[in-house]
Amino acid sequence: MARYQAGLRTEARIIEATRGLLGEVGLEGTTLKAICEQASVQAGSFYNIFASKEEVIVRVVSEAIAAVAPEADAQADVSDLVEAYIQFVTSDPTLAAVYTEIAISGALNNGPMRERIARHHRQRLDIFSAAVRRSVPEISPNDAVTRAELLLAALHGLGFHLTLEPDFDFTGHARRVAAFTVS
Amino acid sequence: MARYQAGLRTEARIIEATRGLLGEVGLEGTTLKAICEQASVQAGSFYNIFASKEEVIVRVVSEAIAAVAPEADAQADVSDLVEAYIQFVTSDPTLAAVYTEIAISGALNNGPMRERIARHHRQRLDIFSAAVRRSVPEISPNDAVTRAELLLAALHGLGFHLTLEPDFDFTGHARRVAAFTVS
DNA sequence: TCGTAATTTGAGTATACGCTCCATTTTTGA
DNA sequence: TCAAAAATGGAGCGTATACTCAAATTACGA
Repeated sequence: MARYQAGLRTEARIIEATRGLLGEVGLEGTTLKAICEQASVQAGSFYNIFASKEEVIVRVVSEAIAAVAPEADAQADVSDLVEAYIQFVTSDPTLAAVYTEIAISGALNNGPMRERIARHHRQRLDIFSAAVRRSVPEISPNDAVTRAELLLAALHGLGFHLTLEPDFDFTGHARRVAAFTVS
Repeated sequence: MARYQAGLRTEARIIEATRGLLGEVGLEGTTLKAICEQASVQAGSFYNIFASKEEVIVRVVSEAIAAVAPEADAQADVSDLVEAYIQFVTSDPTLAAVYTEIAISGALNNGPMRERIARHHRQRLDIFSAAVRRSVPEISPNDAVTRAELLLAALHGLGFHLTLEPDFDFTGHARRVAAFTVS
């Protein structure tokens, strides 16, 4: 299955087109036809590379997820994590909304993204509670988890608000929430 | 257009069928065919009463929204509001998830639900910040709004977590968040 | 009881979607 | 240079969807 260069370039074009469409027109507008047109590719070529439309969407969303909380920085504090989240949400709000949309519809339909997103959520919870313990050393482990859960949930909810009202000051609220959490 | 009783009963059956389906199989599974089968009605009858499938869904979701925060109790405190929210989410988690799903996809597509949900969100924010002021009298109005925003966002995010993991202790976390908010 | 208007029926339409098939062309390495 | 492998084009398939329409039926007031 040694891939040719042409195929790899086509694959990259398709992924890029999909990412652009998800951020531009959301999940509903990201049809196979749109992807193929944007990538200047015919349906046959698409299915020579990907097994389904869902596969490329999962790829794109998974990459976006992975970019939120790089696992590397084991000594990040709460503010670092919140700033990374702010960066993720404000740099491409629609993609962030699509992430939630896929999570919910996937959860309702037991789609393949469900476990993936749930696992990612648990990982982030661990990272956040570790950061809370680092930022508030006197806190008990249990309370740290609770506060991390609150912080993560609030960030999600604020992102939801941003989706509803594009003018919403997500960054400001996220920072205030972070400050309140470690107070 | 004086309605007959038969038509009114059919309308009620359709609404009930739609509500049941939204709570059972989510937005995606709530097709026109499914609604009509569940309501024992043919497509023609449906369109004699509703202009579109979207119309009945908006009706159902709007009613569900309205039930969350009854506008009547002007002296509810934070705990009352949170308990009402808990009641809403735990009594029909799928419908609560569908609410978010519709809000997001509607927001992305500028659907008719967008402004409705955004307005509802602002109203709840007012109610919550008033309750915060009542529960924490010494707080400044600005801080009350911030804390209300945090609380609402956190409740939303916790609901999202519940969607991902059905075993998640939503009630417990919601109460802890409420307590922390008014601390 | 009767006529009209509301309601119901259910086959049928239009359309959009994801996806397949396979002949043709291009790439690659020996 | 050549043959195998990979990639491409693009017509077209099957299906599911929301929705329509004209004819038949039913409800209800006069």
